[in-house]
Amino acid sequence: MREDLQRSIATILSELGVDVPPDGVSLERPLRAEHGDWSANAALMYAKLLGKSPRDLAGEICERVSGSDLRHLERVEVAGPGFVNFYLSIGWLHDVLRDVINAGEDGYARFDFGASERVNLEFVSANPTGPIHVGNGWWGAYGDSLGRVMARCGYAVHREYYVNDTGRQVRMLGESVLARKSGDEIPDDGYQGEYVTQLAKSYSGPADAMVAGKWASEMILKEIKNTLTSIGIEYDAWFSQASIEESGALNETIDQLRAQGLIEEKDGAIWFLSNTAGLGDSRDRVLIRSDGTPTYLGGDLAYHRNKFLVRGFDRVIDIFGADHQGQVASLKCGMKALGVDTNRLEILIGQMISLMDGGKSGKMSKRLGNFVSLDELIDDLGPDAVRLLALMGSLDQANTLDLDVVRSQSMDNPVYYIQYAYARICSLGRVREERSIKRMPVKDVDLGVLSHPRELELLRVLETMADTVRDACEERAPHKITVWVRKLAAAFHGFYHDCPILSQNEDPGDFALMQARLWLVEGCRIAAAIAFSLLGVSAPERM
RNA sequence: GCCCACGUAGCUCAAUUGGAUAGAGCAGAUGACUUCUAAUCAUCAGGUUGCAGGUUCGAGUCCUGCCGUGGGCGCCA
Repeated sequence: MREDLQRSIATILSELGVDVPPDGVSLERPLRAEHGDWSANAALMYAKLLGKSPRDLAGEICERVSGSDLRHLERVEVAGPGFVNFYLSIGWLHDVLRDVINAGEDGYARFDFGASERVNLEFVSANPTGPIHVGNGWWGAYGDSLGRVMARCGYAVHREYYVNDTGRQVRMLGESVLARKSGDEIPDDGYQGEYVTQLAKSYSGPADAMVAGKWASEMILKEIKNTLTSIGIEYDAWFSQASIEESGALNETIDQLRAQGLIEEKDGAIWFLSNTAGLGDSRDRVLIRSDGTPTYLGGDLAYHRNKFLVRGFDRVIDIFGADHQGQVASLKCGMKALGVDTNRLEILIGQMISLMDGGKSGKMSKRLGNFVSLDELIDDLGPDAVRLLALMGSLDQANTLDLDVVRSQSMDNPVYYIQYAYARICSLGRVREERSIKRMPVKDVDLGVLSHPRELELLRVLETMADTVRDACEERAPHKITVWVRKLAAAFHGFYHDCPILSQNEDPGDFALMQARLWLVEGCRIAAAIAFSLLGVSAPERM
């Protein structure tokens, strides 16, 4: 329907001499019902170009569209400063429901505009020096969900966790474990959390900080995997930083940069002239220290070069916490210097999640061990609630999580609201079976009897689903699915409350209405199931 | 000091990427179960979108300057 209207407007505009952009004219769903089902602002956009007043142009468009025989189109009006508003018969909504049912859970709101583009999606990548914290879970849920959404839109998504399994922090971890084991003081930069003590108890290897550190980080990584798995976050690859450094990839990267005169040795260290050479960085960066060990940036450049140039991904999306945003400029400079189109490197920055516990907010530190781990939160709230909470807002909104509020609300959490809608749908199915009520094939059912305000409201929400999935993908904003599914649940609960579905009356009219409502319910079930799967939230059949 | 974000109802967050009268949930007030699950529904109340300018038919959204908050400015990661 949308496409029909867009095409129709585009044709009229081009007849009037406007170069219509390839992605079509803009068409929106007005917020207010009296502004129609669809609204076009083309007259406002092109009036100046054509030397006409917006309202005159709108009138002209209006007249020409009215003359066409678009399906479901009831009337067209000019409104406000020059909007063209389209009013449709409710039949178009019934068509939407039929589409949902025919396409089903697998096919509806599925796209192929991703065109199998190979996307490397990196997220979380927290150092395995301790349990992951709530912020990691937030960005993890976001990244995982984004991957699901992009996969549904036709991208070939490869999810990756970059494991920092080498370097100074691993050594510090090892020293901390050894200190706990021997009863010594933990070093100043060491890790003081309780988990270090636990690790020390079961460590039986040599008293070598690097060996102990590697062992400990492997143990911790296992726990991290368990934690992430428990909220439905899965990876295709756990990519080892050590493997990058050992493979010589860093040297290849440096050679490639050196060939362009972007490398300089100074004070025994190897520098990337990301600022001096005019690449736009705020300063030059060390890639290899004077002691011969690579810096984090050195490894990360080699890693990203590997993603683009060795493994040949078409697109790389990284989700970093705000505490890593200092890395962004350097990484982009590096990729540009290596010949990568930096439009293909998207770095999304997740703002920090601050926690309030017992009415006070404290700074969390992995080093001091005084942070709330993701595990604890999952134990408190359950995996679904954590996932949904994490996907409530956008990535660039700094979140405050008041643990007291979240805990006290746990029985009144948004997740139950949407899952309850699903459980009610499933319950209807069970009752229908019990009462031996048949559901006729949808092709034999007249959906046109759905005209109750609650039914129409619900259909209107269903109608926006496919666009919501597409927007969530294009804007890298999976939380839009959350916003949408809450609307769906609200519309469903209202419908359920006001419209009896399993009428026991044998009157033929009621039977027809019951059949149509049963299919409306099924359409909601399909849509909710899709949304839940994109969000990584379970769809309980009873609660 | 410089760089990057963010600032929307008492609280937590949305807002069709520039659209028409800024929306939900929680918290507050009041009502609705003898029916398919009340973990629900309905009504009320709550706002100068941090402040001041600018751009245009139109700004929470874009530009400039302040103010506030967070993050970054290592041969840490």
